[in-house]
Amino acid sequence: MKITSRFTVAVHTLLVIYNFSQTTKVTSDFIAASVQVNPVVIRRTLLSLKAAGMVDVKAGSGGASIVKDLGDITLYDVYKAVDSMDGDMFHFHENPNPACPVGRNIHAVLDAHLADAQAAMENELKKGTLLDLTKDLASKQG
Amino acid sequence: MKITSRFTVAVHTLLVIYNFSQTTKVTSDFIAASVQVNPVVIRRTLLSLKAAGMVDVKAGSGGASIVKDLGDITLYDVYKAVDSMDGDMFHFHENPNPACPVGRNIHAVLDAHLADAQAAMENELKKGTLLDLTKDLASKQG
DNA sequence: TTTGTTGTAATCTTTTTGATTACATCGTTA
DNA sequence: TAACGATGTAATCAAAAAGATTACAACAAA
Repeated sequence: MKITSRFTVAVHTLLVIYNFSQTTKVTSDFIAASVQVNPVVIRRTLLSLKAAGMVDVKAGSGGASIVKDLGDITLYDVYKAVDSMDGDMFHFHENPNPACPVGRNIHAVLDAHLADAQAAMENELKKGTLLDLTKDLASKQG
Repeated sequence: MKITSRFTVAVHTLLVIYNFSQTTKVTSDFIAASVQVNPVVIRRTLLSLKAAGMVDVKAGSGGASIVKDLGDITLYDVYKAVDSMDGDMFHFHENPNPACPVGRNIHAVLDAHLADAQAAMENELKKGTLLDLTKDLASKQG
């Protein structure tokens, strides 16, 4: 009943690239060492972030860089980029009985509420940008 | 990355009890037939709902009934009653590297945002009561 | 005491996530 | 152009979680 760690891994990945790409070649191994997951997990994350137009990854020579203004990337954008999921956060039981008046209408009465709840969560994620996070990070480091 | 179907099953269960307990003995088998899941799943759901003070279940003779005003039960209450989860909706990667300035602070900069997002979702669920759902249901049936 | 039901444990299957291995391919550079 | 260090990507594995299912003791009422 959880949202994948892919999301927090992706945010972590972006922050590592931002923090080190000026001074170091930021490879999947380098990022993996900070996040402490398998490098292949990072490569897959980078593929998603690249597809979303947030980073550039150099095949062959290696190294990732950020290609979109961090002020234009919200947490929601990252979330959507890496956490595909079919769109619905709530998992509905599959086969309510259509022969029962409750089973027949349970979707009709619940779906809107579930969608609203999910939208509320997503809207909250839209409020914070990656740029905000880098500022927070800088202040913690300072 | 999903929220368990336990939640929708529980809402469905409460609505079935509400709709039929006047005219029928509502057993776990009866509810299971409407939700179309295994009766044991319903019994576990009923145990959670009973623990939350929403229903009464008669051991032995059988049958469930609602013991709390449906206007005082929000979707959030049901959600909390049946979806234990340790409290956090987001799954954070376990071991960010403390030797890295990003890994060391990633929790500090992200946790508040994740908590806010979860709270936004939960607050939305607090807006609708089970009584509202029964009214919606009645209008669909009518 | 028989019957129908709940409470609850145990097991199994499926699904999902992430770890891991493997390797072809690509860019750079020596 | 050969060697080297990376990435892209597939395939496999293992662990975790959710439900389904089986089983049965306890219980309440007829």
